[in-house]
Amino acid sequence: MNTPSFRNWQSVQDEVLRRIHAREWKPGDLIPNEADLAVEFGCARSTVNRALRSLAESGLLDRRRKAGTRVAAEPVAKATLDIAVIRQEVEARGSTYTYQLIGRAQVVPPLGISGAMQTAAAEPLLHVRALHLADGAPYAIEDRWINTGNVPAALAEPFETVSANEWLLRNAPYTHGDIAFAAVQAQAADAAILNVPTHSALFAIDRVTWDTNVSVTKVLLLFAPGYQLRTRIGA
Amino acid sequence: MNTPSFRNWQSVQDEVLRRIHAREWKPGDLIPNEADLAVEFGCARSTVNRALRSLAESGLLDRRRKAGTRVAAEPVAKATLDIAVIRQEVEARGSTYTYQLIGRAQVVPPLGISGAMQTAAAEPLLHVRALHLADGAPYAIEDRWINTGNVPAALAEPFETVSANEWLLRNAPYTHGDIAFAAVQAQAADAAILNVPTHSALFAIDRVTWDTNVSVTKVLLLFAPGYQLRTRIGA
DNA sequence: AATGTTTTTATGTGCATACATAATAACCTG
DNA sequence: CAGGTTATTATGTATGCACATAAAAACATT
Repeated sequence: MNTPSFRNWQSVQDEVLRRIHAREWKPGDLIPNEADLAVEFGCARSTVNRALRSLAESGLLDRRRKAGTRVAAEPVAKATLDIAVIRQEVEARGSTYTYQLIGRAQVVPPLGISGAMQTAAAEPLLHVRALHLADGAPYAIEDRWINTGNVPAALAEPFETVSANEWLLRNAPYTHGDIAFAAVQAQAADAAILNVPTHSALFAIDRVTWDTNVSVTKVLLLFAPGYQLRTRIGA
Repeated sequence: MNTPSFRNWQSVQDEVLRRIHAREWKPGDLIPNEADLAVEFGCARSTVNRALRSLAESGLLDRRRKAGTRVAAEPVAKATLDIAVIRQEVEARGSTYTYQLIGRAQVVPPLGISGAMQTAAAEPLLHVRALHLADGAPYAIEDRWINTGNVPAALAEPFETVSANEWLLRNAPYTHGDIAFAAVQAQAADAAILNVPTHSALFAIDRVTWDTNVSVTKVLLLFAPGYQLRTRIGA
């Protein structure tokens, strides 16, 4: 039996996937170590390492030093969502994007906001509300709070033609963010803006971004009914 | 000016992040090539490659052969969602997980289902409906279609104690899947099962999984109001 | 000037080797 | 035998080198 040789890491990965898939290596099983696989596949250990590392990143393998590599018992599918600027998202659908500012004011936020952004309760923040439209139809409401203590330049920006969504991306870098996706019922005010019945089911994205350890902005995006966030899973 | 040396790829990555963040390299800018950076950082090119490749994967850099590496003009934040088995998700919250089968039948599916699963319109599929509970309270409805042409073993499984969610994971491998997240209004039947008012806003996950090019299963998960899917973004 | 061909260049990858690190297993020692 | 120490081992990563590949730029040809 001649062992075919796997010259590149992708073909090694494909072979490993095939074995997992064919149940030659079952969930929970310990698989041979890198050195042995390298010999078997006729390639360098680093090539095997690249293939296995990549599979571990996608959740299909569990790897631990000394303990070895095993097939994940309960593979956690990892779905990667691309969170783009709304304009980009609309244009990617082939629709024409427009934007309307609803309101802009510097005010002391509700406790829920200052709490989530870890700002002092009495500190005023810049509150911006806007509507994003696709082909003239309401697409999403943006309800945003900006930490002007951290991004003072925002005070000079009217957000009348450029959305806060885009302006911040260009002018306020962040290191990380927390995102939550949920379904909420449309309240009267938002329903009126989106031109849908009250209590319609809206897809909501709530996001807080941080610069190291201080908050940059918190935004609640409410999408018009019918909105879907799509992606693909699989190694 | 002594150049500090960056010995490992993570510190190289940190330094690159710092420069992007400090606007030394602005969005859209072309950054020095790997060889030059390697000299500057006092490490091997492969170390720089590892750092930059990883940043490119997370969407912060755009790399093209010959054209070089540039800072993404409109960084697309990539959020990675872990899609686990519902039991695991419930237990991770510290709640007790239980499961109830609602119905199980082999029937010819609506056209929307056979269309999405690319099965013949007249081919009967296994339809399984079930309820997942957390601490005795309805957590999510699972409405699933299984392609028995591809997974005949499912016909012998009653799904009375083991959910299709888990059984399939163990017995029906897949290569990839399509997922969509949306907000939907609860219809009367589902509202009754979840014990919530009709037209409540429900978080919905619609997923079709495939084994190479034939469908394995299609599932619609409807989560009780209040459900949030959370994750974190950032390089 | 439009079109096709060749050169150049930056990234992409493979390999052999070496050492680092984490975690288990084996070995003490009281 | 409990508890702590040491050895072992599989993964993790750095390095220098080589060659592959994609794509832009330069060049040549009509």
